[in-house]
Amino acid sequence: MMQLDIRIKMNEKLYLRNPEESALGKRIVNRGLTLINKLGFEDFTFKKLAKEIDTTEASIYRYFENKHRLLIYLIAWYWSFLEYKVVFSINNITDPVIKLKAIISLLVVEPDKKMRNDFISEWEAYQLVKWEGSKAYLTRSVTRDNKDRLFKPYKDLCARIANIIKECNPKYKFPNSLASTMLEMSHAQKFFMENLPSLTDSQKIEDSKLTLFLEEVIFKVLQK
Amino acid sequence: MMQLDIRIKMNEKLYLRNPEESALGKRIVNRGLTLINKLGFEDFTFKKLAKEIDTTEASIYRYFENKHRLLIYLIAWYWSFLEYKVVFSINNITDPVIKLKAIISLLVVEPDKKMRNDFISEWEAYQLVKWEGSKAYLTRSVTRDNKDRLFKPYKDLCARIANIIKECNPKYKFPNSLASTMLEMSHAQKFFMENLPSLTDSQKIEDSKLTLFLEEVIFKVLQK
DNA sequence: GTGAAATGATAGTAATACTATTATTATTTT
DNA sequence: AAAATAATAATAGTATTACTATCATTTCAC
Repeated sequence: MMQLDIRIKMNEKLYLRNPEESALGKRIVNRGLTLINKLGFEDFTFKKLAKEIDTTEASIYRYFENKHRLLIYLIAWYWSFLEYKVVFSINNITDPVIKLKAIISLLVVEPDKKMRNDFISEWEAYQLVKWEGSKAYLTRSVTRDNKDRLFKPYKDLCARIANIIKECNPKYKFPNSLASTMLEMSHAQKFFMENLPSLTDSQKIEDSKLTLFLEEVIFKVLQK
Repeated sequence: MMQLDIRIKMNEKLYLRNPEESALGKRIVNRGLTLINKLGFEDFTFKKLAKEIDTTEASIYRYFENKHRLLIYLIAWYWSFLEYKVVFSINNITDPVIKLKAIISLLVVEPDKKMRNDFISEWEAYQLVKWEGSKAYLTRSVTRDNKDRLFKPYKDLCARIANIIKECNPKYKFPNSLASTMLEMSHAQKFFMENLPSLTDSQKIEDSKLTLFLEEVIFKVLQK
């Protein structure tokens, strides 16, 4: 797949000051992602990040209200970016089955570690979603955050996949649930493979098996 | 289903002092569960719990190393308890399809709010798993915690379901992944229904739809 | 070159996540 | 019933977290 040079428009409620508009902001996002991945979200603090990028805690707080908002920002970026990739990769494909296969492949195959898109590393964002993705919404502030449309990128992607599912089988009753299952499971099963392998059927970490598993689930369910 | 009066044997690594063996220990677990559900895990602290049950922080720390261990304890209890319910409810059933349907129903239908089993409220444990379940393993200490067998109850249940899946279709290649998908999705979809409904296909919160969705996924996948 | 905006430096607060010490109760043993 | 033991309460203390506030300095836009 060719390199996409995409600028993703982020929801303004995600930040206090747009991090894309300054060198410091970009460093906060970029290195913040790296540091969350390194320490885990629980142990990550703005103070540690400040030290890492040689600035002050107070400066970071001018960009993001708190570390949870930074997390949502990064995860929203990932889902937006993935939607672009999806749109791009299914362009010109008419068969919805092939479209879904292309999407599954985008979900399962880890992005190239070296590739740097925009100011965020796609590979790092993928790791983040795998490890911390559900922490974005598993909080008491879901409803509020949802009203602020912070989860819009995820919901948009889900809706897009649901539409392709409907193309496959217009009579299928649960296209949205199947789409969210697909999104959730690709990351969860990957996490299990790598960390709790007895919950899966892959001794070795094999994307091919996960792909097969997901394809089977989706297409058997959609069989008429 | 008749009331089960079960005593669940908990892994000793989950606690420093067995909370079942004292009145204070039971209060920590019991009211801790309530308080986590009330505040959300992030805002829950041992200090707040101490105030709630009229004891001191230090006393709680004698039972649990930290709040994450208490979370794992509660979640492990839930999965162990659910396995008992599963074993009980599929007893005397020979048809694996009926067995799986029974399990799906146990996963989807919320337990009775009033019923108090042992010293832990089953309904509250169910809410906890729905909101905080994945936080038990989505940490940098997964591998360590897994070595200490803290996730054994979850893995045991998954393995048991996988075996029934194999009974249904001995040739199916991914029984464990399908089982963990079933466990994860029943709670995730419920959470979505209640908090991010556009990710699902239920406007109203309907267990019947979720049941149908899950049954369809499982049985279509297992069709020969 | 001036003014505005962004950043840095520094400080401070309340809460969190613990650990330690000693005193006081309960419980068990003899 | 007294002594020994164990559990809990009371209290204090530390380092870190999650912020907020103030003011000086640098950078940038016009």
